[in-house]
Amino acid sequence: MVCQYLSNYYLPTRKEDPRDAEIVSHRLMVRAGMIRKLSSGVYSFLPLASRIQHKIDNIVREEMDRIGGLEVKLPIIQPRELWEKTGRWELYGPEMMRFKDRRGAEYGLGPTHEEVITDLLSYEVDSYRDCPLLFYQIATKFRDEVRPRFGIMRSREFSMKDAYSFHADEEDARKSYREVEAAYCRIFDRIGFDYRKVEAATGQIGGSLSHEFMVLADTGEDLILYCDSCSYAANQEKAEGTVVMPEEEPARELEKFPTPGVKTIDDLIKIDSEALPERQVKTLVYRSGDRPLVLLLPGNYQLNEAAVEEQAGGPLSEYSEAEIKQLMGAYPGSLGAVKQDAAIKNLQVWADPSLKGRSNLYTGANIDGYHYRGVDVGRDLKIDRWCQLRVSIAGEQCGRCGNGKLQEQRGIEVGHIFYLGDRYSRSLDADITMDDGQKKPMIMGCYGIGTSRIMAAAIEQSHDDNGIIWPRSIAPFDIYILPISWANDQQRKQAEEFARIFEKQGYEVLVDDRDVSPGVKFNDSELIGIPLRITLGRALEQGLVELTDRATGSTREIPVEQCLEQVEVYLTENGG
RNA sequence: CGGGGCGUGGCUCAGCUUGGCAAGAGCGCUGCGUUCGGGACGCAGAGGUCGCCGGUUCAAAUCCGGCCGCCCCGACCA
Repeated sequence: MVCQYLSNYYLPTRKEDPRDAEIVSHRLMVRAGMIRKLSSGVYSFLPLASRIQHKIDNIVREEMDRIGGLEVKLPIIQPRELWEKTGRWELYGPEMMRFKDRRGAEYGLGPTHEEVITDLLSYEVDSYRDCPLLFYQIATKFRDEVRPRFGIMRSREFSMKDAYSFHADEEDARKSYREVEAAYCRIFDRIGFDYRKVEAATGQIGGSLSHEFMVLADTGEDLILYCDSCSYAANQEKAEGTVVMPEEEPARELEKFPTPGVKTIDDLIKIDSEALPERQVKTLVYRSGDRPLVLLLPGNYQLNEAAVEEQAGGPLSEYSEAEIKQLMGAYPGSLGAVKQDAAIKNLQVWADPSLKGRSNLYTGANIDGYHYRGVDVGRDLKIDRWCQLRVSIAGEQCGRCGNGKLQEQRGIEVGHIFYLGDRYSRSLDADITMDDGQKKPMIMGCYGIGTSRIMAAAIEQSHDDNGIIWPRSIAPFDIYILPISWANDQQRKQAEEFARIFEKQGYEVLVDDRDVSPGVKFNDSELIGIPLRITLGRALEQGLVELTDRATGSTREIPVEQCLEQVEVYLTENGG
């Protein structure tokens, strides 16, 4: 039960867009008096934003509790030694904020909590009988983002719900994964998002099975590819499609020819106009573990590093140009994997399936300033393994059903779930004793929701020229009571009366008792996006008030005595 | 990190090219009065080391050098 008078509140709304804000959610959050920037990617939440965040957190909490989640609170400060045990002190890189205490001991600010929770449970849980366990927290995280942007959407300090599950076997872990997945759907349904669950890459966290929850929005940073025929949908960095290649002409002879100064795909076209990008074999060399890996894909495609890392089972790193020269015999620009080249004989070569069976292609000769033409993939190239190396794009054939075409749509990642296996439990000795007396590491899953990002995503998805349109479920207040003149006795008394009644009915009410002109009140009520407005104006003398729906702008004049009833009808129809 | 842009009262900006009288506007803020159905009006006020440091000059918001901060575009992620 909440009844807030604006004269006792702090709502610093602004007429003008802030200079440094680009996307609509950022602009509106600043204008609506929700957030203020302290530093790049670091924001203060003012009272209005704080209320909304509580609403979001509570929905998340209820649904996590419903599937047996247990709320905990884990430390933000985490010692170096712990992260070294999983290898992530190195792997996580500069994204983790690091510092030393007065004794010189090193710490990181937690960007995520797999290490802490797994370490904790390694001491506490000894038996399979204790499993399964599902812990979660809603807490501040720190990631020194390469590029913070879009206000709270991608900030360095942010709020996230992270959850971790622990199991005696894989089957149980998968069951938990499905339960969390269902809980996430309930959460995003309740918030009222238009969202999509997609297959995802696992990145730094590791693991094999993973899905993301994407709020559909043109300003989203992620690209989703989905099939127009089956239910397949995936993040672009994970999506698998098939490229339909044109019929090849009969294969020509392999021929080496001089290409002085050619460094790029465009350069080669200038020398031979038939060397279109899709006819060139892009040859890349990366370090995978301690061995080189040669990667081949058509020149018109981007390398998908995440996919390669997943296949290789570890991160890729780049060689310097000098190292490449040593390995291949030529600098980047003239690299290739033609069988007869001595340099390639002892190297692992992986190729993208879109190259399979093709001929009359171009590739480097591993001699600076020379290329081959007439390359037949099967005949001429040394290929040890076929696997997808390219980033798939819209228009490819669906890799799942084979019938449909992949379509694209942008999304904002608000949730991500991972099946982890024993990646963390093994390195942190989180063993349990099984019923046969054997010890083995627990099987884990981890599950994140970007709770502060949800606020921004909701605005991206629901706003108009006048401001935010909150879905009822996360609106900071349900009803905005707007007396045209607080000095008018009748209006003031009626406003106070309404406030009492609605509060008693369990609604959250904001009363605009400020001594400002009506225009200011109307504009603010729309800017901050309260679902329902009750306006008390001159018609009150005839016993009439106005109900205005924020989403549609439609207004109805009704007698005072019907107001409670009408409000109930309206608010239950709209996600009550 | 590479590329681009910006930094002048609380906010949004003008002034800078071509150095010079006194650093401005709108909004916001304070006081008084008039208003009260869509960011009202009048009068009177407060508020700025022109991001920082150095240089050029008789003189720098303006020209030069360095640094810092912030935003946008690309390679990374809730």
